[in-house]
Amino acid sequence: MKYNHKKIEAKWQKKWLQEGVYEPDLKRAKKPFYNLTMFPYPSAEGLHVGNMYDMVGCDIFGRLKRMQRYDVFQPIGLDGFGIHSENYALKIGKHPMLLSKITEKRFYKQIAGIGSGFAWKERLETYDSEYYRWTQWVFIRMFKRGLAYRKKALVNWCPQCLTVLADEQVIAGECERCGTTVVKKELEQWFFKITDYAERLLKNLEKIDWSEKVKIAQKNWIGKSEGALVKFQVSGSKLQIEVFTTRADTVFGATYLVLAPEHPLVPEFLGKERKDAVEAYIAEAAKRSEAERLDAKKIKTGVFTGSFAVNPANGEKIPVWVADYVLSGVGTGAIMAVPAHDERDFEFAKKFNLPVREVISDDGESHAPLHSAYTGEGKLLNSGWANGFKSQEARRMIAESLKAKFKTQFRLRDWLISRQRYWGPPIPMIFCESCRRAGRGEQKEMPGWYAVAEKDLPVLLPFVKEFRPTGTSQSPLASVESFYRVKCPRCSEWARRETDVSDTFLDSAWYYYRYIDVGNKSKPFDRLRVKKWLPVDRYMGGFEHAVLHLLYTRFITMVFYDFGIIGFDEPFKMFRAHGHITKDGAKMSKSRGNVVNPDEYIHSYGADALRMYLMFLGPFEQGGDFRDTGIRGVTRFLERVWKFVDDYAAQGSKTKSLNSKKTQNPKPQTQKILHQTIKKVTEDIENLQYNTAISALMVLLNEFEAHSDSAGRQEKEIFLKLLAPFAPHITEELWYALGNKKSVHTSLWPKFDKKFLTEDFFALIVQVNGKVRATVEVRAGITEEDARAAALSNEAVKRYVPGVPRKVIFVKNKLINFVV
RNA sequence: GGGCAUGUGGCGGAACUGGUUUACGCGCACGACUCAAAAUCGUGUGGCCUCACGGCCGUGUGGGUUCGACUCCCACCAUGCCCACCA
Repeated sequence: MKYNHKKIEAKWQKKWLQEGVYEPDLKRAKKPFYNLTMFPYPSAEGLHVGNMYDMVGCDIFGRLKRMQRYDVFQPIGLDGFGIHSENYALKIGKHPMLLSKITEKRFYKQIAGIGSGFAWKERLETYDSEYYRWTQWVFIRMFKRGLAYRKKALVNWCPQCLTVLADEQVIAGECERCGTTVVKKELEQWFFKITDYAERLLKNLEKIDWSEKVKIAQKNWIGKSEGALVKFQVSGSKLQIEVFTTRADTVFGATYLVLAPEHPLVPEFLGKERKDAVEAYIAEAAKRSEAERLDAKKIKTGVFTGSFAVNPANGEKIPVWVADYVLSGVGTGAIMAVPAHDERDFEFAKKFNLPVREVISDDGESHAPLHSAYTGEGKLLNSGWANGFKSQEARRMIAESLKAKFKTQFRLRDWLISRQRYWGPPIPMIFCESCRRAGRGEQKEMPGWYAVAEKDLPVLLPFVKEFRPTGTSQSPLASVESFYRVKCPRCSEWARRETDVSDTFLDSAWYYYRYIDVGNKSKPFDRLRVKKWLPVDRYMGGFEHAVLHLLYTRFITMVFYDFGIIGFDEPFKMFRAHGHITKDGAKMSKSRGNVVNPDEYIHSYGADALRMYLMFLGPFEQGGDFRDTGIRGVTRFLERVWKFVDDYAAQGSKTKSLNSKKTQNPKPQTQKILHQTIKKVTEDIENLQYNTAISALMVLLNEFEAHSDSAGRQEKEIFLKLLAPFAPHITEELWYALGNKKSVHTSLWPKFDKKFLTEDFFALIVQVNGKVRATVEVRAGITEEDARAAALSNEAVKRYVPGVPRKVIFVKNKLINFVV
């Protein structure tokens, strides 16, 4: 028979599903192992080869664990709510609700086609009301805990798409979808108080086993900095300007103050003679796009307010400026400018001819005039009583002398959760104007606001024909009266339902809890099941989610822990980021036209071949570049595997000798390679080094073919088991051909036997001055003296070692090095 | 500007804890099979010198540590990714 991937792949995929080979008993499993990969968002034309890379990599690991007798739970679903899917719907002009039914079918069909061992019964889609009902439940609980609140904020606005955008959808100041420059708009929004958890999110990083680079990225994103709040008195006024600084040691060098154009105190300076100039500047700054303002290379602009403040360290009068290089959202929105020791301040001072006073240098001596800012540590000068102190010490001393408050600042901002879009879970809140006027509300700080009763969930997303973003800073739901017109739960007056939907990252922040209990109608998840299955044993996914998704999942888990509904505060025991598949060295994207569609390759080479090819490309954590030529190599390999086992099985069925488990006396060399391979493949899968595991299997097959008489049924079975995680279909077919009655994927993973790995003889490396000059076959465990004699009896070695060597280095069972 | 990676044959990559650089695969060359080609199988394949035996050089560049460095340290160059006026 010939290897026909089309026939066998479809056959086994169907059979696995029927027999529930990959369905653990979620209630009664004895050795639970939760093996998770990030669920895809079905936004594009279909499954991407990158999704496939991810799913196969996760699957190989899961299959090893299953064969090691763990109850592996490996679920799959679709992150189908949110702006990505909605944008795709907008692009092709279909309604997202109808489109989701189509993409769902297509995605699941494609995912099934790659032959991964997913637990299909537990799949979920975030746009299913049975799922988002509990997403809304999460929101309500957050609100009741005071972790969800409203405030006015500057948000990203795309003037072309007429919609707000999430931060992550703004790429270098431009709209991800249309490339238009994004502007800022002030809107009242819902936020989650993730900043309350900043310290904990940072601290817990120490105890979790995650890819190091993800931990570093999160640490930088959280961005803890410690500094002091220093107050500056405005001359001739009661006003005080508070600034945050990490370098209180430089206060003596502060020669001016700068307020952000949006700083709340700015209007206070408008009564002065410089009113027009300041107003003009602010108006201009507001017009400037985010991208322009954030461009670090841009020449700095600013305007003098006409007012002065007093430097509290030396009593000097210093001018107060307004400039947009100071950001309203950072620190207090105002800075003390120390041009001598801050690059931005230096540049600004040069441009506007402001004084530069050096207060720190490496040796405490002046190096004025400075040609650039000195931002390092050193000794103080020009600083009155603090002269001569080390900058690190002076930081604390000066702050204390100014009675400044010490403050820990985080770069992390609260999570903006509302979206003025259609395709998401409606935020389950109701606003009552008459309650607001009466000062009533569920939370003191938010009069008029009530959470929808939990029994009334889900708040269903209605089918709305006009789902397009409106451009009015409101969701399309805001024009659907039947949706928003509700009675106030408190006073029964007419009230208005919140018409924004929540961010898609909230959907994906808790989905791994729902997988284990998808059918539960009364709770988001069952406590006992959570106890059994969570935290997730191994999570995998792309590095692009290092700070967003992966930070939100940690936040939500901490919140659940504080709610008392789970007993742990980190969601994933282990996380590993995998690399990316590029095409011709570039990221795959539709605009580049280099997207690889897995379907074509599955069609012509088979899922097994594509799986193996992707994994053979390079180390899983590094990714690789997709080249069509490489796939021939693994296809050849699979054809040889087929021939190797199928010929034997066919022969056996003729002679009826197949059922004898006897081996055919494998050669010691073959036996050794077999056991080395068992060891290597096991370890390599554990460490995600799939490429070298595959190469080890190739070496083993080469050995078998070179000594065809030495591989009997038992050796063939071990080989199939080792290959099974990588190529699940062909191994299953051949496994049954050998007469087995149960799936290879639930068979027991082989163990290696140490006794086959040790050798009687080995090739001793002989070096002279560190250069290899010969290898000598000697007995294992040879002593230095014997090794020396053996080495020196070699002609080549003799030539290089004429007399008595100066020194001899001997590494047992490895090498001997003569220094002459 | 900051952070994190990476740099080994014609190409993807391998190399344990500092100990035979280039496993495995692709490609290429030659050979077998064939009327021929494809497929398949076999052999070879880092560079330079040499008829050959053999020798020298070789893991981005320059230095250092070491009996010995792809591996450790310092400086530099190049590429990729992420973050970016965070006070």
